[in-house]
Amino acid sequence: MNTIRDVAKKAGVSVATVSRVINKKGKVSEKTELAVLQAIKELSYQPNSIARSLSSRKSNVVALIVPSINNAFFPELARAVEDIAQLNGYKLFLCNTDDSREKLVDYLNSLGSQYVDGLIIDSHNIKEADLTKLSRLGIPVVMIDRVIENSNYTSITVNNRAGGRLATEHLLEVGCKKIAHIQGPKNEMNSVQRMWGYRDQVGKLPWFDESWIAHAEFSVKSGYQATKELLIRHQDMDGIFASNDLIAIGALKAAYEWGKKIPNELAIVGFDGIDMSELTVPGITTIQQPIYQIGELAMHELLNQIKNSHAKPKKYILDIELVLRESTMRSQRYI
Amino acid sequence: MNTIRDVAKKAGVSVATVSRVINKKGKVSEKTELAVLQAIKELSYQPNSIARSLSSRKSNVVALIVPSINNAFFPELARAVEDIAQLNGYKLFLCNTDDSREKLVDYLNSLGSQYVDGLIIDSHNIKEADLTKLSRLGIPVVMIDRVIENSNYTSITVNNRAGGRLATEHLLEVGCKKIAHIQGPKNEMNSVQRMWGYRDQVGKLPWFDESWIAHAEFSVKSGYQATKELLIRHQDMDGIFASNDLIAIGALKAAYEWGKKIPNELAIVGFDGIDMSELTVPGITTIQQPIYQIGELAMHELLNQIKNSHAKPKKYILDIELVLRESTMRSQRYI
DNA sequence: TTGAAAGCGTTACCAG
DNA sequence: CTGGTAACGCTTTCAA
Repeated sequence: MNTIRDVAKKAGVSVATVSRVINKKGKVSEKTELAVLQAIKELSYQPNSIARSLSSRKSNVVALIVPSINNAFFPELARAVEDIAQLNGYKLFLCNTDDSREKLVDYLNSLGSQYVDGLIIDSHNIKEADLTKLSRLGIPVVMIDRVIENSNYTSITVNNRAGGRLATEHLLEVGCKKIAHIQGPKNEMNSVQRMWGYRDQVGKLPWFDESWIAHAEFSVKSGYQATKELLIRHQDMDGIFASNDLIAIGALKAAYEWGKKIPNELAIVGFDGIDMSELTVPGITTIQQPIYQIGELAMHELLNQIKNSHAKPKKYILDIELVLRESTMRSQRYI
Repeated sequence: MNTIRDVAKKAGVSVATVSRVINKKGKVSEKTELAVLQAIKELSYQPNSIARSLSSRKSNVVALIVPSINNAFFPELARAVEDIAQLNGYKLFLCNTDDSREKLVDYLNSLGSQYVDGLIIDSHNIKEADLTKLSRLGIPVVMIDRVIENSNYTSITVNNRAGGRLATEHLLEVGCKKIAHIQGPKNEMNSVQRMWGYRDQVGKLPWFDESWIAHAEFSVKSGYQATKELLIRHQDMDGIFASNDLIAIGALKAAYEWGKKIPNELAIVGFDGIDMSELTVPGITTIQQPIYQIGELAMHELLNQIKNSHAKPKKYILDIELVLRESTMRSQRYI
């Protein structure tokens, strides 16, 4: 591999000049610039990014930390972040923590010792102290989706509780009388908020008690199991608000096996609006998050902080909306 | 941030000694080792990986290049690679090329200038010349899933043609008379091979002609559209072999909207065996690839090459198998 | 406009 | 066993 020295020699200039040409910094006469460019081409020289990082303390790499890569929500998000990163000349380091605090810390440490230029973090395992540490290292951070409340960092999320209310309200409107909820992980703010949204709507109704709330992971399989439990427990259940779309997909399957007709005997609403929610049979009514927009905004905010280290932290709470599909489209008489 | 020098000073030794302790290389007396360890702890010192890479020309990072992150096959694969990487003290750099040659080249270049210790590549855009270049840089490579034939590098794949045959044969066995195929991208070896497997079974039958082969991307939406076309074109179609599971999921939706009963009026077989194939309604019969095993093996082979640069390249062709689910489980009288 | 040289934080060789 | 020091390949002052 050729180094900057080889280029300098070939072009008959100093390494400093070559560096200037490469980085378009400082004054270089047109003539020498051409000579350098020529030498670079002839040697098919590629600057060594490691050396560059070491000396400049920046890497043009940002990292996105997600809790899972098997949940379609995150790939869709990653896509957005990657698009914007690439447009701005940044590479993306995609880190999958598997919802484990240990893996998260591992990544944080190793990213901290690598001059990543910024971090977008989606994890409920993150702690204030982690952020402080990153901040001391001078690494800007944007938190998305699962954010620490009241912390002084830029964050982007949606109003999960309002979403939960909206979902449940919709089920009531299409005529459901007994609505269950399948809650996501209990230790995650998002699913807790969605659950509260559900409670806001049905918590006071005479039939409601805790047995109408089942628990699941954010996965199809887990949603399937939780639905089976609910079906056994409540023969008269005619609506389910699932904490996310994956759970809703599992609910679809369980209901089908049980012989419940959707939506007339059982209506289902999901949350997130991943691509798949539109493509199941039947399509799933869901609370749509602006997934792409979240990723886009996150990356823009991060770039902003990278360029201007004194940028003020901002809190974004983006709007969600109900997307109507077959899983709740009951025939006229029900409405 | 503290450096190795700070540690050396605090422990009252030279940086060389600290380095020895950190890397467990060379002889260090127990006493000094303890002192160094102590200093490291007190300063909560973290070696700078960039500096380390620059000086040692290795990074303990391997990269996995995938064509897409929205197709569940790849996250499932990535999971396996990551597991093994982590067990061996390697970090994983996940690169998404979006099936674009340009992005691939981009990644290859930037990885080439970063001392990644190895590469697992899943891309039909890769060329022999790219591999030669990497090899000159001393970066070991393992190709998976979409491999260059006759090239002298380690590769792992499955027998796609045999899979195509198996799928189609199964449809014939459950009584299908007119079987269509939805082929994946024409420029990809995998989908072409699967298509040939289909042809091996039905190519000679009297009813067959090219109109029984539709074309699609490897996505649910695209599979949905292709199925709609087929339904219009062939009223008497009673079986579909889809080039992958995503396409099959789309076919399910299209058939449902069209009013075709699955499996009795239309039986469907997919390919890959992603988790989702089990969880749709109905479950999808599919040709199961050993996804986890592919990723596991790829990472092991890579580690092998990293450790022993003269390891001989190996060609693996792993077995696939038919997994029977509801989408082809016709009632007895049909069989 | 250009070049020399001092870092950046490690590793690893060579002496002692 | 331990320390001094020259790399690793680049960026960035400081002088000229």
